[in-house]
Amino acid sequence: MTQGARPPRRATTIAEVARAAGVSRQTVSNTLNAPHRVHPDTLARVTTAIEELGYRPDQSARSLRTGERRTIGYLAPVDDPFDPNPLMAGFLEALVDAAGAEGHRVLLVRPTAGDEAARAAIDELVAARQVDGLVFADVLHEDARVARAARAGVPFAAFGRTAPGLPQHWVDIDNGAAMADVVRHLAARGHRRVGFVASDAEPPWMAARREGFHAEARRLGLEVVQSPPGAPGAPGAPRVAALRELLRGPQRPTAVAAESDLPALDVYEAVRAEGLAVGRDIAVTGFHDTPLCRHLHPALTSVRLPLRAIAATLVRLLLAQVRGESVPGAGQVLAAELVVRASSE
Amino acid sequence: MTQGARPPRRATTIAEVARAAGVSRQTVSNTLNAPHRVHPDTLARVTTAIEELGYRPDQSARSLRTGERRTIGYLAPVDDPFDPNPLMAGFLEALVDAAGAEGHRVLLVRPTAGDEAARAAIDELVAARQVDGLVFADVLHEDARVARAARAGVPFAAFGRTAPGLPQHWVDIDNGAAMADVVRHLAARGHRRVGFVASDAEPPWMAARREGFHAEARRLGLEVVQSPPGAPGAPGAPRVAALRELLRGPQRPTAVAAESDLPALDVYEAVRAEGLAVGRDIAVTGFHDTPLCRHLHPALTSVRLPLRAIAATLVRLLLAQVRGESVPGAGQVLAAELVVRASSE
DNA sequence: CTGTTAGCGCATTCAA
DNA sequence: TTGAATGCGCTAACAG
Repeated sequence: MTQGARPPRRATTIAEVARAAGVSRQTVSNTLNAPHRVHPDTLARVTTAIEELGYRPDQSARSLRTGERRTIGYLAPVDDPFDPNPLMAGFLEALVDAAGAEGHRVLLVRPTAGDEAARAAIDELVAARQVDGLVFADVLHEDARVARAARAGVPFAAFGRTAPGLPQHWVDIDNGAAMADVVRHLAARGHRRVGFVASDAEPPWMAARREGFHAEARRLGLEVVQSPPGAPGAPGAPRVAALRELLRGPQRPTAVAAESDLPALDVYEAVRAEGLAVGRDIAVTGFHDTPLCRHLHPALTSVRLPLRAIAATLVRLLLAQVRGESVPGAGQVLAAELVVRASSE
Repeated sequence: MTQGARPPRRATTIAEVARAAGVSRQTVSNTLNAPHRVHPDTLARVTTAIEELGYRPDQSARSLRTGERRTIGYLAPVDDPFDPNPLMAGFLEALVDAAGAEGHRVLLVRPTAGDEAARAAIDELVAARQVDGLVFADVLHEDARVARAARAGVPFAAFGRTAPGLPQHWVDIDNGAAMADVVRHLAARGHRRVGFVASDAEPPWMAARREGFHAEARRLGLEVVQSPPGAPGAPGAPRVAALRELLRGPQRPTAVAAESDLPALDVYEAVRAEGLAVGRDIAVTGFHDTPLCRHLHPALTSVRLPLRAIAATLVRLLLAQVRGESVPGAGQVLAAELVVRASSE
């Protein structure tokens, strides 16, 4: 059995609506774009015709005429497929919703790995005039995407801090303050000796988390246990081994904060392997509040990022530039929220 | 400090390229769209001019003229934010790549919950002629989105089987065969008594997995342990309790297959709580092969979905309709791949 | 308040 | 092989 494509029926045009309502095309256009300039009676008649015919302006024609695309380009970060950024799915959802609230669609672009591919993708989007502006996520201090967008004069907004010297159109969370919240929470539960688990890689946000952890611990007079050689170290078995050594030693921490949710799994494993119980003997916390947290036993305390607020701010920042409004020159820092669960009660 | 938006410099048009190359606009157009109709020398001259000026055709103008949008609309499934579909992020990445390989972008749309919102979103996209076709994911047997797209005559392709009576433009994995693979793997490891953990909800793919599991177990003469009341049941503590009861009973299975990766966490917990070891005493398997699998201790055996093949097939199916080619009338079933890890070795 | 005119940038006729 | 005209559907400017 074979099915031919059903030819989509030709869409209604503005001329057909105008004829049906007995007005000119311009009046139909005004009805949609400047209703205050149309007589109420006419407005009603045209509106009725629009609804009856199911008319919607052709976005391509409108874009060609006005220059506005009503579309935001999102350059997906090129994740390591073996360790995807755990919050990108949620962030993208929030971005689409925020853009939709402002009447904009989101066009998804995924360059292959490497700065050159990202630059080409940006040039392509800009030259073909497919978007009004760009949103980047996972932006680090020096970022080829940001530099290229700035050079091309395209409006953009970044989730993550840009380098000085570039336009500061970014939003980020306060990683340091979030880790300080974690430390205060642990201190309030009576913990006096605490540990911090991070990867060897040290992006700026990781450094901020580490620093926030140490600073707040110092302020509260907590002892921060130094990781033994090999820990935090590589994830998986090596890290578990290092953590077990730490737990067996004389300086055993009563609480361990992980820089993210997945590494907390290594902590769970080390604690159990030492015959201890997470939550009862050793408190554990994560970061990002992925769905995993609620499914773990015990459920994992974590830091929830305000993804909807981040997305809304990015869209606002971006559209202000698109509209030619002046834009505050400094990045915006948003607070994250600690979600306490059984792993640290 | 305040930064005004830098006005994006006017993009190069076809006329400017024509002037620079000393030819007419049509020749430039031909250079791009029908190079075989242009004299080699002219071609080279025009191509050089295009590169020097960084010219790319304005996509809106081209769309208006040709009717082609070169854009695929993706209606994101409205996930339960507390239990998002674990493979949607990976699927979307694969879809963007597959579309890009065919010269198409992906426009992301996220209707609010409910069939009515989905229908409105589809009508909007179609009426405003923003996309050439639609891709749906998480499609169940009766799906309002598919029905609407079919009625509107928009080309579409679905990840998940559609109801009979509708166009069968879908791709799905063979859930039953995948679970049969799991059973065969367990049998090969010497397991004779096996259990299956699923949610109470019973979407078609869940039923297929259950059925595939039971059928293959029967065929191989394995004993399938009946879940006690309350299990599989609700996730979390209730399910763990039911599983522990099962493990304590006389019919203790030596292997348990979960319908997805996250539920496998409940199995891990139950096994440990009974003083047993996952992998050594009880084999456990998941489904979806999320990043979680590699981070668990022990790493979780799981079923990996061929997301790239699924996405490529969907795009091919969709674009065939867009181009008016005849399309095979039956859905396509793809095989998944078992990834064996320490949890079932 | 409404209608007329013009042109956004491109690809597709047709004519040379 | 190349060039000149036409119009896709829409909205901004102007005229009435």
